Amino acid sequence: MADVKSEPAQSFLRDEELRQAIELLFFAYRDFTAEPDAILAKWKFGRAHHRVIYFVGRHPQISVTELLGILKITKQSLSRVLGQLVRDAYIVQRPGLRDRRQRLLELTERGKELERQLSETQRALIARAYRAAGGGSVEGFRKVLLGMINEEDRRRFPRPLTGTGPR
Amino acid sequence: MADVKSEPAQSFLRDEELRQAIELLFFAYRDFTAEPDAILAKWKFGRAHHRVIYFVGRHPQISVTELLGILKITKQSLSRVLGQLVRDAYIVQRPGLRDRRQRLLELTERGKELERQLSETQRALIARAYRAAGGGSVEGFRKVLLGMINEEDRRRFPRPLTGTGPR
DNA sequence: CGAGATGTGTCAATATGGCTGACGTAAAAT
DNA sequence: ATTTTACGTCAGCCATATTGACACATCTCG
Repeated sequence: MADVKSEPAQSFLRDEELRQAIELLFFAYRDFTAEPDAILAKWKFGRAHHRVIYFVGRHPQISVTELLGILKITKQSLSRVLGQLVRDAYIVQRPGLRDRRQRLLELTERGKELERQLSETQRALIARAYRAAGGGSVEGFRKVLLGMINEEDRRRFPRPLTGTGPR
Repeated sequence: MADVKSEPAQSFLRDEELRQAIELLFFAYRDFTAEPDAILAKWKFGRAHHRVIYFVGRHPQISVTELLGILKITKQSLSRVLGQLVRDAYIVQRPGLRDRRQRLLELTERGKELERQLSETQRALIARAYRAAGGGSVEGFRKVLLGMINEEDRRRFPRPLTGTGPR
């Protein structure tokens, strides 16, 4: 139970506001993934492949363990998807120099091309939304999403804005 | 095409900014669904059940076709999940009055209880993020997400804010 | 009234992407 | 030398999605 009666208007508005956020996230995420999903279908790949390609592209030389940490899936789940991408030459693996047990992952040219194609649709979608919302909104968007992310992964996102470091 | 070389710094920053958004969405959505997923697992349900329960709770008397329109899945996919929820008495179906072909959906008390439990964790997560980000950020968050949603579904979200009223 | 469109359910087949548990091997760390 | 770590793999299970076809009741419209 727990509502309406006990705290009349204030909690009702609050609940409504929060539910709107739930729905915004649902619809936005659904549309956010729709285009890449369609592209991937042509290659007989799925969303899981996209995630792997994206993060390998983002972090060249990433180790399998690190990638598992980002995706939060099991080794076996990753293995099937990663195996396909390696076999089809979208990703290459090579032993780490410091630690030769590692298989460091990197996109091939082919992989980069697919990555570009996939993320382009998403970047365009976000760019459009950013433009429509106006510059002031972007900061709020980032802050709220950041607040939804667990402490640990939050550290992946540097300072207040895209600016700071050299890089 | 289109990068780095042609427009040196500006497009680089822009790309970086957009990629951050991609990742924010990925991590936030992942964490956003983690808790409900864990709860659902106890009931042997999955995320699909959550979506159905949520939207039926949100739109009592919704028809199957309308629900399909929201979820953007096929009738067959919905049917299995919905069938379970009806069999287990989380949802009741009854013929529409105006159109008796329709099976209008509604949560039972049991369904409402589960809905409350599931969405509570999400509302709490968002409330925390809203608080941390500050009131000014919420508007931006909403605007950007809204801009990512297709024209049609965007209409589901009424006015600028939850508080055309007092508050 | 009758024909067609609509809302819903269902059957069969298939694919994807998660999971657990167990085991193996190479290399690093202690 | 032993233990731990990084990675791979096998086998099996389950949830969720797909397409295509068909059936039935009911509504709508000429």
